[in-house]
Amino acid sequence: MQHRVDDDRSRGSSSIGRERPASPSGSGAGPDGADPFLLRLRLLTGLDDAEIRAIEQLYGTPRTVRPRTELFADGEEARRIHVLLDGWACRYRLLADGRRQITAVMIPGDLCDLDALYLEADDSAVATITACTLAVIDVAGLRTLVREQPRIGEALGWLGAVENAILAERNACLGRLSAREHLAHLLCEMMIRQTLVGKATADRFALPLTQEDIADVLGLTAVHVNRVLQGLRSGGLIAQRQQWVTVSDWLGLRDVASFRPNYLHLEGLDGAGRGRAVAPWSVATTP
Amino acid sequence: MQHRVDDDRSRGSSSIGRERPASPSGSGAGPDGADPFLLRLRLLTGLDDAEIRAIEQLYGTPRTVRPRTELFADGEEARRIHVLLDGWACRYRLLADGRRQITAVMIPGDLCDLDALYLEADDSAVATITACTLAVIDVAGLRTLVREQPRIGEALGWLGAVENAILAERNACLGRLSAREHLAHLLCEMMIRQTLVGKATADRFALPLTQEDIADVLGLTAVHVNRVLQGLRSGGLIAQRQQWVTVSDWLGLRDVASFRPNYLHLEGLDGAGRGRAVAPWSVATTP
DNA sequence: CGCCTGGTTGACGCTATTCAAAAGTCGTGG
DNA sequence: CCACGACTTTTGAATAGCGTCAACCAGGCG
Repeated sequence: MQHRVDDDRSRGSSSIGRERPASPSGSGAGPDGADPFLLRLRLLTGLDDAEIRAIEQLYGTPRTVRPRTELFADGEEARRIHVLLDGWACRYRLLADGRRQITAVMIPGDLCDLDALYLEADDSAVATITACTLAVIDVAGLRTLVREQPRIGEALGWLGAVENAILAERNACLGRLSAREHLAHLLCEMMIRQTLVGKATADRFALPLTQEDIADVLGLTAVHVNRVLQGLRSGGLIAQRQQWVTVSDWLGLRDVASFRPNYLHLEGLDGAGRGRAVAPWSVATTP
Repeated sequence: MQHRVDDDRSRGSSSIGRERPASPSGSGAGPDGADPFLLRLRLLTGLDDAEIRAIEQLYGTPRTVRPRTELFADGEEARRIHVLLDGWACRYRLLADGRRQITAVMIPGDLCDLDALYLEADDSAVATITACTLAVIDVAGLRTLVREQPRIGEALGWLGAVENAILAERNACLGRLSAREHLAHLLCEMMIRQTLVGKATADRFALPLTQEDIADVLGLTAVHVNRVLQGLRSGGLIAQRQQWVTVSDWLGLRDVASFRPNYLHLEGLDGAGRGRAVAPWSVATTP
């Protein structure tokens, strides 16, 4: 029961998995050389540099994890919080009979398990999709920091509230959208989120999810995801090559999903952001 | 554009709606005479009496709202947080074409809009189902309280994390359960939550949701909910009379849903609770 | 007494699932 | 370099679950 660093139990030992090349327009960890989580905190919450640094000082030695590996499978590691610095991961629930529902897709800058700050028992699992590098924060340390600096607690509360809004949105999608609508919605969301961390160009982003992963996000089967993807492709809305998705018709895709990015709560950005171009989703609505 | 106190815009003005009698085993606001929200905080978070009282002192004059009424339809009232003291309400998202997804069913002791503490924009609406009485808390006041007493902030973070877990669970249900499984799951959850606030007997609780409401929780149509309900009834799992649901076969219902109450995060209770009998869901698992 | 909301029923159609198998893709080992 | 093995994607046909439409019933309230 030692702590392990890098093993791979979810697939055969030969599944190193295909990696995709580094980000299209970034050089690794994120813009400005800062890590994407702290950058996001600074852009979207009111935290100042000193507060950001205080959080950074809680970082333990980063951990790199192979693709398709479950994080903290042994419940004991719940005493840590993981910041996803690079790669893709997902949070999911597994039913007794093997059915899986992915409840969150995580990309650089996301917290994997904020709930560990407040809850004892962990009711969902987290696994990597690609190779990932994670910063590890000790829960006890973060708790005392929050106690000393309530503004940091507020920022974490904000993060939690946004996670909440995203979950509620996906709830609505799962319950009320058709497969086509829902898939388009997912693609819109990933396009925006990838852009925000500097990992997308104006119309392309990497999507390392398999069709089975997508199915587990959308509550469908992989077979049906395949067919619906073909529908979007043949409609000229997207194109795919390997793991890259090209959004050929953003407005069309957005309309299929009736996508509105409110629930992502990006209202700290307003086109200013960093030096990047104004996001495509901020263009005027269709007539 | 004055603030109104009690109007009813979502239905015709003649829809006072049928009220159900007071709680089966309680005398109104909740046990101990305390309100169910503060009681829940005391039982499940580590807050002491002084901290609970500090929260209570933020309560403004309570508001009573008629059934089927939208709360704070005008976005400006987001500067307040609402504690549901009595009655049923729900949080939902409305799509452009009228489709509705209920993302949370709220009963006494629940917060209607914790997210208002952290977020500016509100992306979901809240409406009453029955007549409700709400305590109103000013956001600014709560923010300063949280800043002065970080333990209160932590308790609110805990509440948010539990909401999160509940949303994730419903995500999994929406995505991966059949209609029958999901409906059984909902009934299990409501049975437990009603019991916790002293509004259920050993095997019965009031369910003022219409079949259309249930459909909007489960992501189904009212017609199909009707048929699935009949399936549960004819299988001897439940019985219904008016708004009362009798769970005739708890273990059976639990097994249909594969229900496990982890996600409700009741791990502060352990049968001790108040003077109430040990909950039925804590009995041994089936062989 | 008649209306209105909510519950019930039936026939039919569509969406997504299931099962099965073929056709890439990529990494690995000979 | 080529061939093998494990995934992943793609395709087809048959099926099941749930939605749609429409009508009818039941109870509470004015």
